[in-house]
Amino acid sequence: MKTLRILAIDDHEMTMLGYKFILERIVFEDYNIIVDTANTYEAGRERIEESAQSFAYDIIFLDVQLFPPNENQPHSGEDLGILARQLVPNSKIIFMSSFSDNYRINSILRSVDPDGYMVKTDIDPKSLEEAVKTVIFEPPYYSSKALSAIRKKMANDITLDENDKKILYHLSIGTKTKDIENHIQLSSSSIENRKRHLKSLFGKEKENDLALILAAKNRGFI
Amino acid sequence: MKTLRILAIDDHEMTMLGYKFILERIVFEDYNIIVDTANTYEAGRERIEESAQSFAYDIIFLDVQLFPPNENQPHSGEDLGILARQLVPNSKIIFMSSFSDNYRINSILRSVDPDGYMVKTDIDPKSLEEAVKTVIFEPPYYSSKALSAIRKKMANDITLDENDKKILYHLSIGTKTKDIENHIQLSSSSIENRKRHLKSLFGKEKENDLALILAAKNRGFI
DNA sequence: GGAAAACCATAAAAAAACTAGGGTTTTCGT
DNA sequence: ACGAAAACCCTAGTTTTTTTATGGTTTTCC
Repeated sequence: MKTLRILAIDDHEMTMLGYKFILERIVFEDYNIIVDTANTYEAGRERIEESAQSFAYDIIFLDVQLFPPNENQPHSGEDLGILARQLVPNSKIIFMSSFSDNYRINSILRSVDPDGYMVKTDIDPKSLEEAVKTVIFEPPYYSSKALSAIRKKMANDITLDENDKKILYHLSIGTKTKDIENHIQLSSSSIENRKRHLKSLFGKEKENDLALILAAKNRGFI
Repeated sequence: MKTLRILAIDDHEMTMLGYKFILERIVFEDYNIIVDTANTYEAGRERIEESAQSFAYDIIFLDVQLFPPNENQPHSGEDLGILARQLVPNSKIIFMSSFSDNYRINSILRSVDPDGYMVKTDIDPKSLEEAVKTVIFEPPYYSSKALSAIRKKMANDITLDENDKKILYHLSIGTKTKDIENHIQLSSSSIENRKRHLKSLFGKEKENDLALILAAKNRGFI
């Protein structure tokens, strides 16, 4: 009987117990599934570092939003994913996130390239089981809502550089245009130009920022 | 008892019969599944045009490679897909292709944005059934090998414009560099520059074209 | 061995992006 | 409804990036 080791990291204790319960009941060939858990960034990091020294987890489930207990600086699950990739490159990584936020999904798919990505509303015992099996045998596994985000992106002929994406992102979270220059290495003039350019790219010439944001959302950029 | 109408277009008569046989046996809620078939571009086009006038097919399965019988000019399944999208926008489209050719997949995902994409070696009764159900309820459905191609693309931080992609494509099919200028609106000098630039992007400075092509293949561009 | 193709380097020309500056319009708080 | 802040628009000069032509060197291949 072989053992399949899973680490689940989520800051909600109860949901994590739910995962543990479901995952350990999966019947999977001659595997015995064991789930370890962690519910803070720090605890998760420790587990991963430990595992790098001894056995490596087969799969790491990782919540996108993780807030460490006694700190202000919020470490994201994304950071932990990047770290895990370095420390334990052989472990499969599956991200879980509450919403199908395209900007975040796109960003994580590029920075971590996880073996799976599940939007939480897609998660149930059946999909969890499928995710585990798929990720082991023929990754990747993307849940339904993650797939529609990915589809939007792939169906796109517009290519934006990093600055364009950042501008869109900041606009979408309500950053004032004049404050964007604090986050991006560009003059205010350039940012205005780029906004105009973006609007024309998305066919929203002479329209307001809201129209631009909606169009960019529809195309899967934010 | 409702009816689910499917049109399958593939130039291999026998494989198409296989699809018909499998698809019509699918047990799917209270649907009765009926499969029409066509095995040339022309026949497929006619079926689609007819259906635009009366009922619309719920799903159209479409082979990527279609050669019409009495013509030299080969129409691709991609063209037919684009046509179908215009004529019967409500029909779900599922592409089937023999190999996981990234350039082709990327191109079709952009031009047609099909509701499904299956690489033929992934196709079996089970996956066909899953494709049908997924496409009806929560598209898209991408088969395993299609997903790994998509994953490569999404994990990429390199963005290429249309000319770069064309250059890579032509190199990959063996077009001589000096002949590429016939296909792209650029001077030979620019093409050389772009090739150099591409090689440096993919970390293959001073290496030959083969190295570039392999790197681009690995990243899912061709 | 020799021609064709690929590669490299340079410099000039063209296109695109950035910036500063100033003005007009819209938005928003009070 | 007012005034200030922000957003928007436009111009012109600068910088950066791309394109192009040209001429030479190396590699490939019959």
